[in-house]
Amino acid sequence: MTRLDRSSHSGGGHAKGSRPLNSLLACHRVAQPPSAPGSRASVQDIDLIDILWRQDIDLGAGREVFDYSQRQKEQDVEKELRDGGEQDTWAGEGAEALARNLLVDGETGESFPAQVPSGEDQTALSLEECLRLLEATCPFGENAEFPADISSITEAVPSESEPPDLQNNLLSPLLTGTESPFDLEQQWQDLMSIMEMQAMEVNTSASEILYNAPSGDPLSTNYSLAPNTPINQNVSLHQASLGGCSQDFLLFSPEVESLPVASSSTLLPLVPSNSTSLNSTFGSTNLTGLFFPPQLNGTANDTAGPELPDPLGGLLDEAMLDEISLMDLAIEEGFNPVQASQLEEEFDSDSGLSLDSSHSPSSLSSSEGSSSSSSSSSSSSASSSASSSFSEEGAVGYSSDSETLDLEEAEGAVGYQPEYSKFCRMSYQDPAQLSCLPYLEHVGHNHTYNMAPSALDSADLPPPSALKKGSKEKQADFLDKQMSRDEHRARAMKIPFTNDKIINLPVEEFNELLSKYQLSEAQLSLIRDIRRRGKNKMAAQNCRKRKLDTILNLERDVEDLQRDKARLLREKVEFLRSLRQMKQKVQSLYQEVFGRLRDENGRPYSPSQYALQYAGDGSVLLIPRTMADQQARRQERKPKDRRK
DNA sequence: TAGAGGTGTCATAGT
DNA sequence: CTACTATGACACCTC
Repeated sequence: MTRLDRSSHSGGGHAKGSRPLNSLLACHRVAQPPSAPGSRASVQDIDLIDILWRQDIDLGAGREVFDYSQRQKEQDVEKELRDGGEQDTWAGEGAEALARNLLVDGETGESFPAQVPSGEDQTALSLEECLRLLEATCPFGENAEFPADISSITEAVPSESEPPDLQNNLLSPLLTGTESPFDLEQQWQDLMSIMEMQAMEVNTSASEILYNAPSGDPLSTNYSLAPNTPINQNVSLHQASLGGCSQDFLLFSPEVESLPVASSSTLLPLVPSNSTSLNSTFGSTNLTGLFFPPQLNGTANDTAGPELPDPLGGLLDEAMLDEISLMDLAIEEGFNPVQASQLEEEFDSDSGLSLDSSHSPSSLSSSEGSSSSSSSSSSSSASSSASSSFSEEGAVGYSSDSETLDLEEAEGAVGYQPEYSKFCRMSYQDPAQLSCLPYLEHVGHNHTYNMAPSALDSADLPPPSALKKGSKEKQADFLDKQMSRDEHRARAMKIPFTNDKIINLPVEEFNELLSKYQLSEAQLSLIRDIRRRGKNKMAAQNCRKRKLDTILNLERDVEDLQRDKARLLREKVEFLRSLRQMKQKVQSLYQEVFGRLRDENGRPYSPSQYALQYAGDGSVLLIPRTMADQQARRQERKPKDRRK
C-alpha cells in the first residue's frame, strides 16, 4: 500500500454527504488495509530492546546502571563507607568502654587495675602531660620533623636481627596472631568495592581520557592499573559489566601489590605492607594495636602465617590516592591528566566543588535543549492567553518545566541551524509562526509526494498562459512550490479561507466559519482533513520535541550523577588519606610517650611487658600486656556481636 | 547510491 | 459522543 493509495482513497471516501467527521474518518480507516502492526510486533520488540540498549550506552549509561548486582556493589560501597564512619565512632565508644573496663568490667565485674602488679607499674598520664613531656624535649607540631618521619622511624625500628623474644615482646599483644578474620575480610571487601568503583570509572570515560595520554606521561605510567588492566575503550554492555571482575582479578596480581611500594617508596616505612594488623584494626577498639608502631606490628608476621598486603595501607598509598583523585578529576571534568594535576594542587580548597561543565558539548546541547523546550512553553502559554479569539499556535499542549530562556525563541522558529546539535536541529516548526515570518516559510519541507493526482495537476501544473514567464509568474511558481500539500488542495478546491484558520481556529469559531459559506461536501471533507492533519502535524512536532527534551534531560541527569559520584569518590579518598595521616601521628605519639616512660628505678618499660592504653577521658594508662591482651580480645568480640 | 535525519501522515489510545 | 492530544509507525524527502 502506498501513501498515494491512502490519500486518494481518503479524498474519495470523504465525499459521502453530511456524515460526521469521525464516521468519515472511520470509513477512511476501515477502508484501508490493516497496517498489520502485529505481524512485525515480535521482531520490533526485539529490535526495540536492542535499540534501547544501544541508546542507553550512547547516553553514557553503562549496563551497570541496570545491573542489579553492580548497583548492589555500589550500594555496598556506600554502606560500608557509612559503616566505616559508625565503626570509627564505635571505636571511640569502645575506647571509653575500655577505659571504664579498666576499673570494672561490665560483663565480668572484673576489676582490672587490681591486676596490675604494683601501683607504680600502672602509670596514669594525662594526654596533656604526655604531650608536654614530648614537646619539652622534642617539640613537634603539624609539620614537625617527628620520628614519624620515615627515615627516623626506619632507623628506630628494631632490626630483624634482633632476638626473637624481643621481637615478640614488641608485638602488640592484641594483634599477635589474633587478628580477626572477619575484620580482615571486611577490609578486603571494602577494598574490593573501592577498586570496583575505580574500575567502573576506568571502563568508561576515564580510559579514554587517561590512557590515551602519551606513554611518557607520568600519570599513565604510574597509575597502578594502567599498565596491566585490559582497558576496553570500546565500551559494550558485556564489557561494562565485567569491568569490576577484571579489577578484582588484578587486585591479587603481584604487580599491583608491588606497584604502590614502588611508586611511593618514601612512604613505605609508614605503611607496613606486610602487616595485616595496623590498618585493619583501626576501625575497631583495639587502641593498643593502634598505638603500636608499625615496625612492631610488622614482626607479627613471624607468627601470623601467610602475609597479605595491607589493604588500605598498601593499595591506598599516598601516590595512588593522588592518582585516584586525578582520575576522578579527569573523569568529572573531562580534563587531561596534566590539567587534572594542576587542579590537584588546589585540591584541598575546592574538593567539594564541581566545576561548571557547561563547556562540554553535551552540556551545551543540553542547555540548548532546555531552552528550546522553554521556547515552546512560553509561546504556548502566550498563545493560550490569546486563544479566545485566535490561537496562533493552535492547541499546543506541550509545556516544559525547563528554565525559561529566550535564546532559541528565534532560532527555534527557524529550526535549521547547521551548527546545532543533532537533537536541536529538529526543532519545533510552527506554521503560525512561519506565517508570521513569511521570509521563513521556505524553510519548511514541502511533502507533496502523496498529493492527490487531481490536486497536483491543478495546483502544480500551471495553465498554459502561465508559461509566459514574467517575474510575477516566477514568483507565483516559487510560492506554489512552498505551499504545503493541503494548501495546494485547498487552493484547488477553492476553499475560501486560509489553512491557518482551518487548523487553528477553536472548534466553535471553526464551525461558525464553515456555516458562513456554502461549501460542497468535498470542500467540507477536505477542510476537515486539513484541520485534522494540521493539528496532528503540530502534535507530532510537539511530540518529537518533547521526546528530544526528555533525552536531553536524561543526558543531563546522567552527567550530574556521574559528577556526584566522582565527587563522592574523591571525598572518600581524601578522608582515607587524612585518616592515615592521623594514624601515623598517633603511632609516633605512642612511640614517643612509651619511650620516655620510666619505672621507679629510672629504667624504661619493656614493650614486651607493658602497653599504653588510651582512655576515653583523655588519660593514657600503662598496663601490662597480658591485661591489654584480654581487653583486646574482649573488645574484638563485641563488634562481631554488634554486627550480627 | 546508501544511509541518516527530518517531516508529514495515519492509526490508535487516551483525555 | 465529540474534539483534541499523544505517540508509534511508516513513507517520503533532503542532504
